[in-house]
Amino acid sequence: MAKSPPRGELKDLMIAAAEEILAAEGLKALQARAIAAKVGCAVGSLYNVFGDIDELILIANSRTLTHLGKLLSQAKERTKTGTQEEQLLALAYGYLDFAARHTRRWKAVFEHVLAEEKAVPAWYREGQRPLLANIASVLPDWMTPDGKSLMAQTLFSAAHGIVVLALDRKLVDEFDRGRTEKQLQLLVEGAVRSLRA
Amino acid sequence: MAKSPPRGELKDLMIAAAEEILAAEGLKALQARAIAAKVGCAVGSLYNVFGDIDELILIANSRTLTHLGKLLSQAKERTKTGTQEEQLLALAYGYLDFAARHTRRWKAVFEHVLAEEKAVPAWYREGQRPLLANIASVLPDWMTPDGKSLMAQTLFSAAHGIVVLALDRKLVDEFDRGRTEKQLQLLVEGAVRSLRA
DNA sequence: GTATTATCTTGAACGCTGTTCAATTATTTT
DNA sequence: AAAATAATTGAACAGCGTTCAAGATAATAC
Repeated sequence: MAKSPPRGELKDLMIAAAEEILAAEGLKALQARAIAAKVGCAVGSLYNVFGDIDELILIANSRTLTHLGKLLSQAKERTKTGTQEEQLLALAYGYLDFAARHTRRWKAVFEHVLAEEKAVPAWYREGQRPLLANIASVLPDWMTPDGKSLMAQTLFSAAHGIVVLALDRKLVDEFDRGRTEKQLQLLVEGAVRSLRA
Repeated sequence: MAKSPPRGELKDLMIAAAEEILAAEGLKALQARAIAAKVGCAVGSLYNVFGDIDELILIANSRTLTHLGKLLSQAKERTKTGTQEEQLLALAYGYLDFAARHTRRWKAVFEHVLAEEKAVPAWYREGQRPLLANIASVLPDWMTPDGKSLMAQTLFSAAHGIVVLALDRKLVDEFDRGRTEKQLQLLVEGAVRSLRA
């Protein structure tokens, strides 16, 4: 085992190691001993820093969502002058692109399930508010805040479902990006038509 | 431990035990020793019947999907004389209803992830074809088979995403059925408008 | 009815997991 | 330099899926 890492930065090192493992091998490989081996410390040290493995996973997943949020924000910025449909489509494609590029990290966010009795921490849910805000900010001004919120959640959820089932290959034989893009187009098309009415 | 079960029916007993455990305690509780205890046999017997635990889980999940398919089929039948929007909405509500009623069994279907190298068996994917067929059969006749297929997959995926994220409470504080129904309504509304154009 | 063969069943044991905690080492304070 | 505090360690524990030699049971042969 390598030399001890500099003091006080164990937490950051562990989070970085967790992200590397997630990206390279997926959620199942994100194990206590794997983290310890990667940062060069004892397994027990993990529990001096985090309450349990779930806490570390939640932090890593939260970072993934933050990363995704930034990319979506950029996609929105890039289409600032476009039509509403173009903006919504850019967000949807951005989501698909992220999921396809960082599949393992992105899957980990939804694969990880807390025990039923454990509640999702508030700070975690808070972290994904920007995702919905991105969508809501594209919706027309005549809508009420509640209406925007409902619509944003609907669009996000629907797009997520399309991307999830496409990448999981449970419904289809293999992931077909072009086909998935068509599906997102269908979704956005319908939404825009509804908004105009 | 109780007396040995009648011979030759071990497989069925184990599947039944698996479904009971899924319904009562969720996927995480579906463990080799739990099954053995419930049917009153040794742990090893499980591996005389199934190759591994994944196989049993896939079978149990497949049954859940079959059950869901039947309910959706009934929902479609019940609205046979209604408008297209009514039919699609009945299917969507039926899906939500099933997920809300049989949450743990339904969640197990999507929580369970095979190791990356393991392929989803063909018979498993085959089992969910009826789900999509239900939707496709409601779509207008002027659409091509490919168009129907794409649209059906899109609607199913989108509705699934809406239901999943609502019941997982990752996006929102608590599950609000009325709100979720409104979201499904928005989705179907948009789809129908697109179909008319 | 007995001997032989084939099949099914068993549960201890293996390697893996997350987690704990007394003992050790390192750091800070006096 | 000594005492007090804090951080780190890794063997040990219970639980997981899985294996497999041994034993129990059923089927077949004579």
